[in-house]
Amino acid sequence: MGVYENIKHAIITEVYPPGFRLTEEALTKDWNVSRTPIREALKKLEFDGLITPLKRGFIVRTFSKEDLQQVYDLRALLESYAAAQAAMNRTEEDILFIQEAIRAYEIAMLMKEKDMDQNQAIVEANSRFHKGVIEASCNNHVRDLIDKVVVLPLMFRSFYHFDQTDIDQSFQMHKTIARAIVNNDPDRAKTAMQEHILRGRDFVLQHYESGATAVNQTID
Amino acid sequence: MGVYENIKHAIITEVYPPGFRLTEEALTKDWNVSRTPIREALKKLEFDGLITPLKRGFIVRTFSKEDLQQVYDLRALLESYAAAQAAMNRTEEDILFIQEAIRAYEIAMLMKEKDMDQNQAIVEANSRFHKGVIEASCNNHVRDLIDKVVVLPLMFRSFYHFDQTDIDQSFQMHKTIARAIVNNDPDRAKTAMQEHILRGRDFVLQHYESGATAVNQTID
DNA sequence: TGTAAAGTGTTTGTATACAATAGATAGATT
DNA sequence: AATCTATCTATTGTATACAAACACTTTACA
Repeated sequence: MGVYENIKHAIITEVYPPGFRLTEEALTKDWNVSRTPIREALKKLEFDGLITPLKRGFIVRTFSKEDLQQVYDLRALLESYAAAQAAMNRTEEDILFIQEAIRAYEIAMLMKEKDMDQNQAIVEANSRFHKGVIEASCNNHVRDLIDKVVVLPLMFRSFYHFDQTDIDQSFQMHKTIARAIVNNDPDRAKTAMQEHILRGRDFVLQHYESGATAVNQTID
Repeated sequence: MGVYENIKHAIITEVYPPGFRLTEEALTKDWNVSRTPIREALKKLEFDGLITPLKRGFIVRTFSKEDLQQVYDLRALLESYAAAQAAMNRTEEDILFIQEAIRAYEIAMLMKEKDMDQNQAIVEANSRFHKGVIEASCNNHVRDLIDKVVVLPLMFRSFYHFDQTDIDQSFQMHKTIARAIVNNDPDRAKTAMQEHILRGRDFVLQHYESGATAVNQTID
């Protein structure tokens, strides 16, 4: 695994928490490589929107409530568009991939509840499903944009607050979306996906205050 | 002006034409800097989608007809969304900026027709208008996404094929969009912007074959 | 005591040398 | 003549040294 992936993982799992300052020199010591690859990784992370540039160095990005609102709304816009296209362009192979992701989610639901492993497995299955839909849309440009608007740290944390009902509701939505895509029904795929993501948005916003210290840490 | 801006400009103006191979070493000679800043510039240009990575080095990006279709459709989706938000969130300052862009366009229309300077001035005024709308939407995330989906080289070239009617039609649309934003009419702002950009799309697609050698150069 | 200037240490920007790797070329073997 | 392999060359990856820029602290002076 490269330095970029390592640092990214450290940010997502809050080894480097929001607001944490990152300097090239310090990172060379953490990861035992020279400044050159560190610089490159930082540039990529900046592009990902995972870190915020300062006059010197970076800090791990923090998100305001307004940021979350805007990011989720855009994700709803783009992914519902992708879902509609998927309903028109999907191949048999795409359908298989999506159904496999649904199965993985189903299996993850059977794991020991509220366990870290279950969380990990659900996050993984969920992202497989969304990836499958985007792939089926057959539009690389929309894929790239969605990548830019999906905020990994938030995804990771939000699922951890899901209770059994939330998990199941999300699962049902996946099945509805998949059905619409299989049936070549772009309108339904679109609205279902939009609803699915806006529910995610409301959930995250609702839990924003409780986890605020982690998400909304500001620089003093 | 930095190396990044220089190379970017060279790509937009086709000093480095589509398909042209860019190696770090060669670029150090063209711009008289060491490989370090060149590497950084290339990474940024890759993020911008202006160059395509190869196993070694890069080539200046080429766009297929399908690419153009997808990119313009996404731009229509995002900018019409931004226009709707602008109609809700715009300040008096935003309105002034947008009207100023419209005035600049008007002035550019009076210049000597089909001149390179006129082209430049219209491209400039047009991008000021769109920037104004996006700014008025008061949503930095949507701005970043649109930046990623607006393809500079194409903008530059497409205006050069505009005749007087096209230029005027585009101007009228700007006024319609601006009016809707001033009147706090999000629906109208949205549909007008969508229509405006889809017309741009159709125009570019229509002229795709004629300029195909420049745009669609492939690697042999 | 407050303010500005100078100095000091930290951090990034740039150049460059060397290592690693992929691609091309030429030679050997069938 | 075709193909496989070894070697050579072009190009990128990485480390590191030095220069420049900036933030912070201390000191001089009002």
